Amino acid sequence: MRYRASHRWDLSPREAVELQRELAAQVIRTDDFGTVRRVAGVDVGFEDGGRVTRAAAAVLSYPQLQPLEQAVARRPTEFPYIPGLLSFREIPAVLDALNQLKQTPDLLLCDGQGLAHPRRLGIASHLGVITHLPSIGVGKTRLTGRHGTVPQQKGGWTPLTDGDQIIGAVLRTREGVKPLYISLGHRIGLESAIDFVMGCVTRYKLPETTRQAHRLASGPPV
DNA sequence: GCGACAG
DNA sequence: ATCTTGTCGC
Repeated sequence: MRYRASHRWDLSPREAVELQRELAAQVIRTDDFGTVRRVAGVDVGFEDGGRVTRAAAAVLSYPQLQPLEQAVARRPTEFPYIPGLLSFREIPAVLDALNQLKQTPDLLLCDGQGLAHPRRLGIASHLGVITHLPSIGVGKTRLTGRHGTVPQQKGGWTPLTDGDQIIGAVLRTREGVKPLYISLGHRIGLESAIDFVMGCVTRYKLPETTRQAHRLASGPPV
């Protein structure tokens, strides 16, 4: 797939925050997509003590979840990890991986938050706006927001809020394990985001898309 | 000033 | 994320 190129990544943390405020205004928070036949999981891992960033994209058919295509990309790590600015550290490599795909995914599932971010532009939203693709944020832990107890049964969830705003959902993807933090990334509503995540879950806590991407990004050298 | 803090 | 050993439970 090919995305709208030309983006500056050599930004200072301050400039990055400024850019987030601009891009956050471009996020579409409602369903805006056709039939989803291909879902892609995106994840990032590090090598050489963090000096190299390895990004992976795994495309699966939907709803069958059969592997269709995958890509891995490496590039020097240039931006430090700063809570709230994760996308500036990981997206450059992710775009390299996505550009290697022959087929464009209909939906992206990213590790981390989407709307559930201090400035409403977590990595899932940032990546969605840049690629123009519908996206969902799937986080294993919380960045911001509050929530009550999460139902124990698989599929149960409780809203993640920030003041009077609902910024995401804390979803039980599997019984007996810690829930996932789901939030809309771009061109999709929260309800649909939750449905697609559950649609990608089989017998594990993490959706298949994420599991495949994680295996490629952090597994033995590819 | 004191905590919180995706991956 | 990554560095790391054993250990609890299905």
